[in-house]
Amino acid sequence: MNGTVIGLVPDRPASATQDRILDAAEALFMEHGFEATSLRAITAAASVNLAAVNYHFGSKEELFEAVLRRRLDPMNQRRVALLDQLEREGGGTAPACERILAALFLPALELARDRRVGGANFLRLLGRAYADPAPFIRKFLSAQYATMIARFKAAFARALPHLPAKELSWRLHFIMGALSYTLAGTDALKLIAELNPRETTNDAVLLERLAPFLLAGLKAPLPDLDEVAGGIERARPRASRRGAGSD
Amino acid sequence: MNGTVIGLVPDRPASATQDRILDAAEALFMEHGFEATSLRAITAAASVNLAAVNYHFGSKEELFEAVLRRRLDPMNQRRVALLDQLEREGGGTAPACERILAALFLPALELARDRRVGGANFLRLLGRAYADPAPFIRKFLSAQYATMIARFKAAFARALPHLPAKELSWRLHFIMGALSYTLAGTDALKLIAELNPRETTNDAVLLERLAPFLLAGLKAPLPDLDEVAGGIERARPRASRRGAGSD
DNA sequence: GTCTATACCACGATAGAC
DNA sequence: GTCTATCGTGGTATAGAC
Repeated sequence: MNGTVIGLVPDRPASATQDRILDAAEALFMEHGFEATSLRAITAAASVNLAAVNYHFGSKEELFEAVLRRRLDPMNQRRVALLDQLEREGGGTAPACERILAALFLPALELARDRRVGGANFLRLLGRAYADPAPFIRKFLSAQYATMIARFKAAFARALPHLPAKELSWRLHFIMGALSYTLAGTDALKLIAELNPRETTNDAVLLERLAPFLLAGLKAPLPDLDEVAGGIERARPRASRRGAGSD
Repeated sequence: MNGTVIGLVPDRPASATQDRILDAAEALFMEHGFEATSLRAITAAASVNLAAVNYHFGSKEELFEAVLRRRLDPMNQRRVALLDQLEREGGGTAPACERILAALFLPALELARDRRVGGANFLRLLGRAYADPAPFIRKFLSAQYATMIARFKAAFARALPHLPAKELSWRLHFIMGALSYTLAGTDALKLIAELNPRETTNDAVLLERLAPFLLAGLKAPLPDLDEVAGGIERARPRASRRGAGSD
């Protein structure tokens, strides 16, 4: 019973209290967000004393980090492991973009499908955390992702040698943003797009639609910044800029 | 309340108190987020009494909605107006995707550039609101966006007649997500991608990079769900799945 | 109508008893 | 390790002043 629920070889149970707090906190954070979740609600759900959180984790913020870390660490390790495998299999040749993107998406997909674990809703919590202005969250996430993203950026750079490094940085940024945001999307937001809630709740379907969309953007030829931006300038002429038009 | 309810042309100041509260609240919400901003901080910054917020707006939540509405209403009206103009100019022919996307982006760009108004940081507040689980925010935003999105969806459908309606819904969802998320992105997040903070602070540059990226995804040929998803399936075989199919 | 002072309960955090 | 008591601060409601 005390085998804990962690995905990665929980060599020590860490104490049943800690695990009960983590489980309760994860569920409540997912449902209401960080700020809107009270320690009193968490400790009540976990059937522990109010002071237990501060004793075991130090603060509400550190509890939040522990909740994220418990799922995030294994997921990002799996991403890097998949990328390693891809590069090993390919020998000297660079893996295709499709495969690299799959290595980025697959672990998120596995997490979304795993109902034993927090499951799909955890990704929504994660996506929300990305947009949070709280300094402690931003520091934590950038530290968590830094090395993983650097590895994938290098892999994409080899797969897309014609793409300038800066443009690749932008596109990777957009990809991570779209991935996180789409996973974090609320039902209300999905209804705006007139999507079937049954489908949009299925993160597997969602990722399988998102991946080709992002892949097209990633492989797109370098824009001369006149295609859309030009349209913008034309629509409202400001300052000095050339029309470059097909009008 | 005062006579000026609607967001159009505030013919009357609505009371200096209300405006001072709105300005102070907007600045603090942008900096710290909704939950982390206290009414006491807002009323102190606005030099009004604590109870003034509840008197003029009813609650902290309604104040937040008022803050969003003040910028959002004009922006979305401008979007629809640009789309109207586009369709009028084209006569019977459907406007190109580039133009439609520009009509969607331009008003956000104008808002980002306008320093008199809240400016760029407002878009970050807005992007964050999208990912917020609070029911009142979700209801508010879906109501605000419903009609605007429906108009753009119809326009895109005419520009992309080969694209099934459902696929278009997905792609529009991704576009709105990427737009909001990218605008809401924190500095820490951008640093992950090794981007120059000076550039990423410039929302104009950002949108001009994002638009071509999203345009490529929007115009991408229908995926047979074997390109990336296939990579996913191969990596973790699942139940059998049929081929192309869109509707 | 508009604004102020103030009271109320829930929150996060912590010191100290057990 | 765990619990109780308590402190400062949060959103909210209202009575009464202008």
